[in-house]
Amino acid sequence: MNPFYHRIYRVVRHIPKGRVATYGIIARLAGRPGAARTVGWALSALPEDNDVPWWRVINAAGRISFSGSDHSAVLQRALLLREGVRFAPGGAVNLGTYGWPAEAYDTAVASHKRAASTRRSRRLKGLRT
DNA sequence: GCCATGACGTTCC
DNA sequence: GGGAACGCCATGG
Repeated sequence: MNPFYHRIYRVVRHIPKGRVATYGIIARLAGRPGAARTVGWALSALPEDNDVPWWRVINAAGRISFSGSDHSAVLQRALLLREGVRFAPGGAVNLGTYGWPAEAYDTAVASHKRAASTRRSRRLKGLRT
């Protein structure tokens, strides 16, 4: 397995219980700023018997990106709720409160960033349709 | 080796 | 606040 993946997993393991981190932050801490997509790849490649708290990794909008109807997304929400992470009415996590490391997040820009992920979902939706 | 794709992000309009 | 374009890195065809 590539060392990048190992670094990513190592960083994810450092996320404390009850906290969440974004793909971008993970990529940055793993030494590859901008490689947020690769983080998603690494997590999707996780074996079943892993000790990586993948559910603590979410996107910059504070939401669970992949297929909201997918069972994995439901599981993720359940695991986070079990750890005390609350979801806002819109279904997003307040990164200013639960983000890790906390100083890396700015609630002001978070609301602006959430719009970014809408394009991909729309594009994917269009291609798959 | 080029092209398309994806659990994403930042910037510009 | 919402939408579109571009960038990023690794993988699979």
